[in-house]
Amino acid sequence: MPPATTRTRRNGARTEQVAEHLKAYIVQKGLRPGDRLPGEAELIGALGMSKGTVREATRMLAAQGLLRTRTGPGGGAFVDDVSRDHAMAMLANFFYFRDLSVADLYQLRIALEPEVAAMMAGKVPPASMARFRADTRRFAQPPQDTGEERAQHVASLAFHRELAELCPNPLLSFVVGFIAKMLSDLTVFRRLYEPHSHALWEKGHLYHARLLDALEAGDAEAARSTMRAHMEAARTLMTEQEARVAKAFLG
Amino acid sequence: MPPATTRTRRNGARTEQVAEHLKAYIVQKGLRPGDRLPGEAELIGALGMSKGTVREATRMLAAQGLLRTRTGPGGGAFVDDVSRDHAMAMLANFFYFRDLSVADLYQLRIALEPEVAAMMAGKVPPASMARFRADTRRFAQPPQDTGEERAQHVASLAFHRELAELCPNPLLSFVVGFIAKMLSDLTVFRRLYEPHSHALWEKGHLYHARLLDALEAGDAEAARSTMRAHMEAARTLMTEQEARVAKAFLG
DNA sequence: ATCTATTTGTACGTATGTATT
DNA sequence: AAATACATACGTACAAATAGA
Repeated sequence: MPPATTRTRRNGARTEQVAEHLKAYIVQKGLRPGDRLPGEAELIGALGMSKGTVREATRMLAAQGLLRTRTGPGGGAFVDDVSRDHAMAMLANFFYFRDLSVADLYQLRIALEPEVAAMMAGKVPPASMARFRADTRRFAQPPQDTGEERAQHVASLAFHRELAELCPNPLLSFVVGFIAKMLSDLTVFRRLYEPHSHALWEKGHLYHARLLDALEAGDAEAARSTMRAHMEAARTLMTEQEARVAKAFLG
Repeated sequence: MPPATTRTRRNGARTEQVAEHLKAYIVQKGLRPGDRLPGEAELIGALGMSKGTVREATRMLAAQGLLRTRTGPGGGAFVDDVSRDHAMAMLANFFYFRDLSVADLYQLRIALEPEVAAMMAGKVPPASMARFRADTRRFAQPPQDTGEERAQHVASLAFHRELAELCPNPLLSFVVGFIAKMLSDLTVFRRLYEPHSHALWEKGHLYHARLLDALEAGDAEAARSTMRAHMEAARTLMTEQEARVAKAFLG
C-alpha cells in the first residue's frame, strides 16, 4: 500500500514495472502465503510483455523471498512468506561493506538480551528447557583444545539464538537471533575467541546455569540481571579481540 | 553446457547456480562497490549458459541490492553496496505476514534509544543540532487538526531516525531507524495516533527539548534518562491503541 | 507404471534502447 | 552526428518437472 518506494530508474523499466505490479497485486488482493498468482501466459497476455520480461520479474521477487515457483500442472508462482533465514541473509548483505565490530554487536546484546530473558522467565517450554540443560551439562568441562573451545562458543550462541526464537516479540526475536548468527559466523570463519580464555569459559558456564534456574523458576528480574551480567562479562572479555565482522555472504 | 550439467536439478537450478557463482566471484576477488563484473557475453562464454539465464541471475542479485547494471559503452554489471533503504524494505517484507504490534516496537525503542542518546551526547554536529532545534520550535504549538497532529508525529519520528543515523554503531543505527520507519509508515497509512491526545503532544515536546539540551551539553546520563522517560511515556500513551503494523511492501 | 497435459525452465536469434566516444 | 558497446526486450522452440488419468 505505501507508495512502493519507487526506484525510478530508467534502466530496466519494463521488468521492474512488472515486479511492482505483482507486488501491488499481492497487497491489493490480500493474498496470503501459498496463494497462487496468475501464470506466465496470463501475465504475458494481461500486461502485454514478453515471456522473458515476465520471468525476470518473477525471479526478482523470488530472489527477495516473496515468491516461490513450481513447475507442472497446478504449478505457477505462489506467494511465500519471507523466511527468517532469508531475511537474515539480506541483512548480512547490508553489513557486508560496513564495518561492524564485535563491540557494536555486544552493545546491542547488552541492551536486548536481558529483555528477552525477563520476557521468557517461566515461559520456556519444558522440551526446550530440557535441551538447554543437556547442552549446558555437555560443556561442564573446560575445553581441551581450540576445536572444542570453538564448538562451545558456537553452542552457547545457539542457545541464545534458540531462546530468542521462543520470544513472542518478533522483532526482538529477530534482532537477537541475527546478532547471534553474526557472532557465530565470526567464530567459524575467523579465529575469533582464539586466544584461549579460561575465564571466559568459567563465567559463561556459570551464567548459563544460573540463567536457566531463573528462567525455570519464573523469576523475571533474576533472569534479566543474570543475563545482563553475563553479557557485560562477555563483552569485557571480547573487546580485547577487536575483530571485525567476517565477510560472509550467506544468500 | 556439455559436461558441466549438474546432476542435482532442482527448480531454477541453472539461474541460481549462476547467481551463486557471481556472489562467490565478488567475495573471492574482494570486489568493492563500483567494481565491474564480467559482462553478459563473457559470462555466457565462461559459464556456458544462455543469455537469458545469465540475465536472470544478474537481475536476482540486482533485486537483492548487490548489483547495479548500466547500459552503454563501459557499461555492465557493477557491485553495489546494499542501501539502507533497500535493507529496510527487505526487512519490512519479512514482517509483512508477521504480527508486529506497536507494543513490540516500543519494547525495542525503550531498550535501544536511550543507548543512542547516551552515545550521541556531545557528538551531534552543529548543523544537525540546528535543524533539530528548528523542528522542535516549529511544533511548539499544540496541533490544530488531525492533519497537523499527524505531521507532528511524523516529524518526531524523523528526528529519532536522523539521530539514529548519526550513531556510529551501524547495527544500532539501522535497527532504531527501522523502527522509526515502521512507526512512521503506520502513522501515514493507518489511523494510528488518531484519538487526539493533548498529553502526548505536551510530553513529547517537553522531552524533545530536554533531550536536545542534554545532547548539546554532552551529558550522556541525562540524555539517556530523558530518552528513557520519553519512550516510556510514549509507550504508555500508545499501548492503548493496540494497532497492528500495516501491511506495507516497500521493495 | 506409463502416458498425457500443464506449466515453468532454458536456449537462442534478433531487434531495440541507451550511453559513451 | 555517427559509430560503438553494452544492456534490454521480444518470440519461438524445446527441455524438464509434476499431477492426474
